[in-house]
Amino acid sequence: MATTTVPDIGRAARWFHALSDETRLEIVRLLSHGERCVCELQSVLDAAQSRLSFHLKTLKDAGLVSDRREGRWVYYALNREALDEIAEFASEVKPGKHAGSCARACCA
Amino acid sequence: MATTTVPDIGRAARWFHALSDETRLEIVRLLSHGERCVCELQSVLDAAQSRLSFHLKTLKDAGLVSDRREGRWVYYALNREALDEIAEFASEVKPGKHAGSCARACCA
DNA sequence: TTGACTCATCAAGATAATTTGATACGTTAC
DNA sequence: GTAACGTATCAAATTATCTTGATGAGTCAA
Repeated sequence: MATTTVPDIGRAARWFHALSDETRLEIVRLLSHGERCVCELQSVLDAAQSRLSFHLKTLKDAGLVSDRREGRWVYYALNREALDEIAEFASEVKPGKHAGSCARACCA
Repeated sequence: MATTTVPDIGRAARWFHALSDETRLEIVRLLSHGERCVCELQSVLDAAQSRLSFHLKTLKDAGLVSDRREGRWVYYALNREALDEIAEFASEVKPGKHAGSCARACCA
């Protein structure tokens, strides 16, 4: 069962930071079609290998992707749970959810 | 009608960047209870005024919040549409959505 | 074992984001 | 008017992030 309140702020900040870069969003978009090896991402994105590796590590550290080695290739895949939690965060935080229950407290 | 494909990458990156900071996430969390004036955010977050103003501007520039002046106070509120689109992005990109349709293309 | 291949890591430089303190602007009360 | 208040903006210093090129580590084939 997923957490139903707003998740740990630090964790959420790390997710969003991981998604705050266009290259990483492109990676995420590619991975949404299924797992991919680094070499394929590299050729599709036309990015230097070390640069790609840096971004993949960022995504991995944030828990958004996982990797799996197969021979000399490493395959990356999206983490469904993280994406779920992100979607949940967005709808959890949406105005209206708590509306009315908490009036403003100052500047009267 | 919301876009149903992955939205403009640059726009999404700006959203996520706006959400990638803990202070801004706290602001968002507070705003999820309803609109708030700067002074209240300031007292709750115990943040320097210019710092808060900077973060509010970041959120506003990303389209996540809007502001409204009332006398000498300025009230900030969350933008429902943006939050919707973010949630949509997260579920749109989730693995499984396209799974099967696109096999990997290299490293066979 | 050697060499080629895939990927990760490191160090250095370039760029961008954040914090702070000072100042400016609009509004209201006197 | 003037003063006080709430907020935004600016410049400077600090800190974090990104890119690049070089090197290292694991895997495979000959």
